[in-house]
Amino acid sequence: MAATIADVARRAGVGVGTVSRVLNNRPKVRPATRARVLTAIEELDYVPSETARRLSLGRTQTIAVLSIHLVIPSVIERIRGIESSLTAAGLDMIIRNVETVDRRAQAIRDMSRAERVDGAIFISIGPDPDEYAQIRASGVPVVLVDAHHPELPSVVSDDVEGGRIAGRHLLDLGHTRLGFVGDPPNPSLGVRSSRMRLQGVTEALKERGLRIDPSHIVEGEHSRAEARRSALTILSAPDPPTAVVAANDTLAFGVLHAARDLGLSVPGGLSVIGYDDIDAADLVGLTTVHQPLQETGTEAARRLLALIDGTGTGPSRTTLPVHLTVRETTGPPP
Amino acid sequence: MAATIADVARRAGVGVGTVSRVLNNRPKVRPATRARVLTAIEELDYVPSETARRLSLGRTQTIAVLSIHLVIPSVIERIRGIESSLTAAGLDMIIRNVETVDRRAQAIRDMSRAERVDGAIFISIGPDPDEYAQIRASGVPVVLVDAHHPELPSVVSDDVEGGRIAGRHLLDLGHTRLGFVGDPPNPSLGVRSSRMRLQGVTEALKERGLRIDPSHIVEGEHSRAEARRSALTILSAPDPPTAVVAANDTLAFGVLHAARDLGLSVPGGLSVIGYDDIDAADLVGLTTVHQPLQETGTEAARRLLALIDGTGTGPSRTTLPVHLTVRETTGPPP
DNA sequence: GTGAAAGCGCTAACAC
DNA sequence: GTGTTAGCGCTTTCAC
Repeated sequence: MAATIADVARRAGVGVGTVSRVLNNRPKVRPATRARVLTAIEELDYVPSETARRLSLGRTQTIAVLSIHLVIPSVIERIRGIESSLTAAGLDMIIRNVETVDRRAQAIRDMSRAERVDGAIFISIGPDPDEYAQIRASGVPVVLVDAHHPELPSVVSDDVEGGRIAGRHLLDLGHTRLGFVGDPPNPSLGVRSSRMRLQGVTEALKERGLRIDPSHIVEGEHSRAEARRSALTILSAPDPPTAVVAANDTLAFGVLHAARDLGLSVPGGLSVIGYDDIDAADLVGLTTVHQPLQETGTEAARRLLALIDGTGTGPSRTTLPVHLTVRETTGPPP
Repeated sequence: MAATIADVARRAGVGVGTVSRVLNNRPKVRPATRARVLTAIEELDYVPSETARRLSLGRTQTIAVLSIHLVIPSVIERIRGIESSLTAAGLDMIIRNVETVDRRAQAIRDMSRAERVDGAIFISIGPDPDEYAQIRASGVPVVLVDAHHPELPSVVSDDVEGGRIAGRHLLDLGHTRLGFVGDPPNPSLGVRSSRMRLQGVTEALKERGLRIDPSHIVEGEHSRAEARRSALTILSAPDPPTAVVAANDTLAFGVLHAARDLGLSVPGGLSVIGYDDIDAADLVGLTTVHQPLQETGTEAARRLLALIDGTGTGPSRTTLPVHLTVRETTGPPP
């Protein structure tokens, strides 16, 4: 059906080796010959088979992206960044949506053996020791995004600093009793950014000689509904916080919902600050800590490509800066 | 490095043909032999190379998803549906983010030639005659989602009915002057759902002997900012509508923004209804027409797989039902 | 039932 | 410079 390299060679009256050289822009081809080959390619509307190329090269030209729930807006933003870099570099990307620990183990196994991808990017997934051993044994380069591992390169944003920024902003407004709604402390999937953001908040308080009441900290599932319940708990307690820091915007929306349930005006009766600055944050006027989500994706792809072609540096962490985006959900305490 | 089929054959003391038969669960292998092969596979931790398999089979086991802007929430929901079906079927998916007509032509060309995918799903992209010719010539099966073509199978939801539902809801509340904010009438990328939804609204009005004032219809770019501007125009005019139907939730958010700009309370001063029921709609309490976004993806994947393995039916349209989700942005007219 | 061998379409090493 | 050829790791006849 489709033309092959042999067809082109025949038509141009050359060997397949020469066609291959032309195809790959290699030197040692006389201009006239090159031109003949190019013409033949044109005439036959020839396009090389990626599959054959891959088999011959022993490389798949494909990288795997392992990510937690494909619904999470921040994950999607990161993937967009990865996609653009990879497409520009001519690589394909396959996405594995990993919702459970089981699926994660499976995906890692597939990746390093069956699919034989040239590299992988993990989004918000920190491999456990077993998994790391498997990755290491397979030799597949891996870059982590929004996750940490001592032996693996990672691209993160400064979560502690982000927490600090959020905390300081509220303190500057006059708040002294802060609450925190975060992701699970020991998430099965091994992400720790929520805890690091909390740490930043704690540090900001400590700078002013304050501390966060442990009963004002709730860590639950990563969902708006769950965050709403969590927030209701701490806001209904005696002596509730006057401001709540959420570990991400999705949770912040849950907190806003809880405030509405309780008839608390925002920011009049309660200040709420999120984290990520996803699209919807702007929509509802949420004050939040902005992190460069897409950039973490492009940066991870850049590092992975370098690792694949051998020019990459070893394991090291790239930390991207964050900043505060003030909108309409924070103000002075009541 | 990794074990090959030859290694397995050697270890099991059989020929590669037999190993291949075992791998593919083909009959004509004595149970004892099969067991020996299975053991060898186990011992060598062997996994077949997908690439070699593809080259030999002449199939890529990959399908392409061509989609407009990967930012649009509804597009992402659809992709999630596709991803789950495809992964379950053991196929890979590559995503091509098509933002301009040029890129679209290029992507279609690549798809049918260079990448040699086994099939493709187009999201909100209707191929023009040239493109259709190319698709047809390539023989690559294609299924459309949220788009129409006389010769191509498609999965859509009932846009006209959805518009009708939105219109009736507002009429039932007592509104008589409706506005409409939609996507461009002649979108470069060929999607017509916005127009069909408008048609539904018009029909609902006609049922009650009413019509929509043409000056209350604005069609602009698919963005919140643009929708806000559009809405400001029609709401600032003399005798403005008391309710606005938006062709999708993103636009509805822009309309809500405009209402805030004008100091119009919602739904007290203005009713707003969206379309799609994306995640954020629930968030802000937007009344909207719910369409089964993920299901359109899974259904499209299902049909494509059937087409690929030859059991599929010819071009036909699958229409999925829609329904109204009433939240807090619609109410009686002022 | 099972083994041997011929592709699938490319790249790269090796002659000339 | 350029042609020839041996893989890459599978699947699939085709004998036996």
